[in-house]
Amino acid sequence: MSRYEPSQTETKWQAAWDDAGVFTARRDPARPKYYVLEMFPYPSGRIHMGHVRNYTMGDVVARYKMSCGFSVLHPMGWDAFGMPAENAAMERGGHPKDWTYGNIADMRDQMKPLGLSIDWSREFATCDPEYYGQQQAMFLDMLDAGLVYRKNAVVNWDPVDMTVLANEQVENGRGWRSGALVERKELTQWFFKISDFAGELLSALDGLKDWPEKVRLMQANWIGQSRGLQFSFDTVDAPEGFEKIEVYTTRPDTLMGASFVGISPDHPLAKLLEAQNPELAEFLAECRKGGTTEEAIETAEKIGRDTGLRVKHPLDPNWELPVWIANFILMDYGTGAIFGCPAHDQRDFEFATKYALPINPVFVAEGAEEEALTEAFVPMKSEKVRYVRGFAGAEVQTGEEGVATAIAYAEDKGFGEGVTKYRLRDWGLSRQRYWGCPIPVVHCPACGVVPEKKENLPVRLPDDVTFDKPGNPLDRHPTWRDCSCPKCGAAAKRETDTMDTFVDSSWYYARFTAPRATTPTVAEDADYWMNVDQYIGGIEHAILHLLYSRFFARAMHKTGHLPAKAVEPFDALFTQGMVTHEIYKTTDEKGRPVYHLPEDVDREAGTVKATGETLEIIPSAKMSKSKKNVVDPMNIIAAFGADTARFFVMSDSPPERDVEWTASGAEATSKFLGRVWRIAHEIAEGAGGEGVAEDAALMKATHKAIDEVTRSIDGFAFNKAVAALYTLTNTMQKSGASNAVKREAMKLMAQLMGPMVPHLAEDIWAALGGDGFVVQAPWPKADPALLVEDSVTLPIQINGKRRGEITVPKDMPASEVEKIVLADDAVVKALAGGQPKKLIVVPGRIVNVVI
RNA sequence: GCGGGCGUGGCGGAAUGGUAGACGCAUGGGACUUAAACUCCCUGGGAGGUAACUCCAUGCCGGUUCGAGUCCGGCCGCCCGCACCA
Repeated sequence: MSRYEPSQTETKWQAAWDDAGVFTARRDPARPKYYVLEMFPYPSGRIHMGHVRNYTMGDVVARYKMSCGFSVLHPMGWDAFGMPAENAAMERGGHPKDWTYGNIADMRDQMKPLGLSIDWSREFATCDPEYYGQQQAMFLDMLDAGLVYRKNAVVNWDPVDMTVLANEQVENGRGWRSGALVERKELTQWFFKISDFAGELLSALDGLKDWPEKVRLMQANWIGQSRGLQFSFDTVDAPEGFEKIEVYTTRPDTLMGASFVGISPDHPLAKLLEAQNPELAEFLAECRKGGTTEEAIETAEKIGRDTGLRVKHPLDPNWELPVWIANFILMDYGTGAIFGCPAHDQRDFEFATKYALPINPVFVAEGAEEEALTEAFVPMKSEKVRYVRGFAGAEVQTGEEGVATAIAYAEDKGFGEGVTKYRLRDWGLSRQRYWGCPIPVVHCPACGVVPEKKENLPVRLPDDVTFDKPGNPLDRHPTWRDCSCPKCGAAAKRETDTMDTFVDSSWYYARFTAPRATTPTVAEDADYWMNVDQYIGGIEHAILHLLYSRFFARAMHKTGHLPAKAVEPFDALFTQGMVTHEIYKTTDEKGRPVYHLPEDVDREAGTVKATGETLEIIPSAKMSKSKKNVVDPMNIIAAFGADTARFFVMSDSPPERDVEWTASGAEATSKFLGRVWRIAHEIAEGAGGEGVAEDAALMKATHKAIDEVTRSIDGFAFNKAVAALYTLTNTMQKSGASNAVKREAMKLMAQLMGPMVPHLAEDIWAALGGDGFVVQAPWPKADPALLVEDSVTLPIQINGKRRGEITVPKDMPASEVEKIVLADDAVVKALAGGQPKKLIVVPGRIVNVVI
């Protein structure tokens, strides 16, 4: 008998599916629809194992749902704008467009051999003018609806290259190319008003029942709702316009522990003082060093300066507090000003200690006495404490009660107001870069900022640009900027900022429902296909991409581009883990690390093949090119076929966890698939025994597998589905069942394997005389009668330790079980004539005798 | 620094609060073969014991429970995110 030949079989079935148009999505009102979407890839040029895993998971779901009778939409596209294309143009010359479309062609060629059930007729790239032009149209609608505005915001500024840097281009506070110390600089930029939706984006999380709890938690914390007090300190002899400093606090109950007022380096008052005071100006310049990330700001050394200004305490006009500028206070959060209570905030405590500011406890633990603190006392808000410097409410109350009574007190006395605030900031979408969607507005000397006319869309990126110097090529293009004002017709200048690529990925799921339409969406298509029933992607997108998409769907609904039901675009979310691999490292003579590709090392000997150097083997880490711990899926497909690659990434690791790629694992998978093929062909050639009991046993095992595989796919536990298929294969191989029953069992198994190894499954299905494509055959149903077991084995525990077992009829009453247990040798021996203290019988599960 | 998650044999992992280690890999032994490859069978956490069996074991420490890998508290380590990487 011949062997299984994936290279021939796989191309054969892919061509057959194509010819039959099996994966073309059709709006079919007669059938329920199912929209499965994996996060679309960035066209880096090569697919990696993470892609294979991501798209195989989606494919398993898509094919399974197809078999279950759904009209399935399973599209693919490219998140094609972004920095790497510009970097490539800078490093190697060429145009970002050519680089990007070339990469897309390469990656498509690599993905097609995987045999994914994708409707390629819907493919698009976000850098297609047909796509970004529709995005510009929606931007104008959103501008019109008041969802977009301009304000100042800080960027990473490289003072040598005179250019804006992305956060990832800042390394240890320095620009990656120039090495210059990065500064924070303000620019006028475009923003989406996502903060208007903060409350709704938060409360709607409760409705996302099929999202991972951890993602909902992360988003909730990111939105960061807080209840607090907003009030003003009256200043003493302050500059005009700063008679008051407005602060926001979530702990108004600690007001009597205030020892200073802190303002952000970006606070208007700080800017005013900067102009008058060279010493403060120097300090503020110091504060502005470093990148803009919250991480950089939070981990930087906490520094401050006394402005010399004083404010009056709202509860005691004779009590004056100093006003400090502190680098850890964010202008974007609250009012950009706080009062510091060192006794009950660790950061304030460290600040106060450093600058010798007073530390006065407001409350102490219930039953404790006031004493000098060596660190901030920060009990849970739900814990009861005794207020020694309280001003509202009972002496002993919880922090929560303290906050509530303090707000009520402030409102009653009229010096403050209880407010709800969010940590979520508006979404800055301006990028000072070329390779993105142009923001379709015009700056007119007479009319100001004017939206481009819709009939002039798309505002296309010019092709004649160079990347020989840093900065935005649109900015220095000789003619592209020049235009006439859409309103008055006078000479005007185009906006040269482009959009954040998160905008592109915030609505692509909607575009897939009508990818060629001349409007952003088409009502009937959006209505039929939305929402995405199952969205699959990496956990690294838990916050930004998913939150922006949730906002954008709402904004699209407000501007008439999506139905109301689609404001939460993703019904179910699954976040998959990474594909990892060991890292092979040696060190060069200068002590620098040198990494080696898996194929260049002898894993057994622990050496580099070429040189014989001893390797340091670093356990599983995310595959990355720089660490060279990458396995190219194309090599695996060439060696073993796509089914092996697909089955391997579904095996072993639960999908939400990282999976370790091992060469031996891939080989074992390939052997297994070969074994299944062989068994199938033996059956096709008439193999089989004639035992009646074996027939029944095999059908029972097969239906158990149907049940397990079905439940596993439904529950995204593909590794368990794989395990069930291994078990069934072992049973089938050993079974002495008749050929007819074996044939039936193997056909059912081909159906169960189909979503994971579609080519092999089609081949087996055809060999055993199945009708049509296995992918279109109705999904088998487990016969409940074949799933029940008549008897059950119960372990007997004595004091929680397993000491024996009994086998009893499944539905034996507990009282009967007790009798058998008490007569059991191990139990009799342990009791030594005495009585058990307690006898626990968990029906069908376990028995525990407590002595 | 802040937010979230994870941690089980040599390895990947399984286990509605109920027999820890399903299924697989690697290892060791055997069959087939002139030999090898392929394939098939057996073995398979650690320690002790001829054996029946006993003890230890789910990152560490403590708690709840008849019973904890699972729940709670505290630590340690790793991973993801932190708003201009995508």
